[in-house]
Amino acid sequence: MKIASWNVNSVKARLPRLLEYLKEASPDVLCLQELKTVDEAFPREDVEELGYNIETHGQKTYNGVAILSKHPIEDVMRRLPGNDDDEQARYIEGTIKGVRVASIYLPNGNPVDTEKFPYKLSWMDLLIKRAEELLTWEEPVVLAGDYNIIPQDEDCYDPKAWEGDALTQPESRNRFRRLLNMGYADAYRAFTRNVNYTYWDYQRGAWQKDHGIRIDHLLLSGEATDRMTEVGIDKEPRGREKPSDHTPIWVDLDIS
DNA sequence: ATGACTCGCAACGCGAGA
Repeated sequence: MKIASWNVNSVKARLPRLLEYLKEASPDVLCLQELKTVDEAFPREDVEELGYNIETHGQKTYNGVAILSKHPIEDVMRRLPGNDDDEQARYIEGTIKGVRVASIYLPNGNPVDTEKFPYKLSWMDLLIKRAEELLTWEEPVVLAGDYNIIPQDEDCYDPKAWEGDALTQPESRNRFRRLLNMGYADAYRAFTRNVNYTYWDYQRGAWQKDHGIRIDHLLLSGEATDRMTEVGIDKEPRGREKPSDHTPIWVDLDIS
């Protein structure tokens, strides 16, 4: 079962890219981030025509996450527990063929000297709590999404350029590492030493110069890691016309 | 040239993204 994650930076602006990715890569599950639209305006028919079920958690203008799946999506949960009053749509979770899958759009947190940074850290604390709960289920879990975290210096083209940024702050990295230490595997880093990025800025020719960063991650519980057969980053979508600034990352799990 | 961004919006410049 192929599970992918992609920050599309507006599902409406990216609809041609999204549809061609679903046709070409044909993932069983695709977690989307940054829909930038309300649930009612999600282009459901186009996606359903390709054989996908859809669960969204959108909002106007900003954020918004979704899970697309060829198989039924059960027991859907929107928002992180403890975040009931938060109007920012950044989390959705559901079960697909016994695999608990979350689509995550973690707050960026910049600039760090504003309230945005503590918001990021407290959001991560709630994610850590939820991730701990999910481990007690003793089932395959895939926490997929845009974490807005550069885990290590090797995950960006120029560590100096990112000093002082919310994506590399010790407080952000330490919380990401707590997810790993409790038992989740960073699927890409755990299974390849390749240097590869998932995001390239629209500005300054970042894509052409490969000035990227690795901030989209698939975190797998032990039960999911045991079933993992392949992991990859699909770079093609980033090089196309009117692309997202992110590109999809995916894993293949051996699920009967 | 050493380089040039892209979304959404009761828009026509601004906030946000990373």
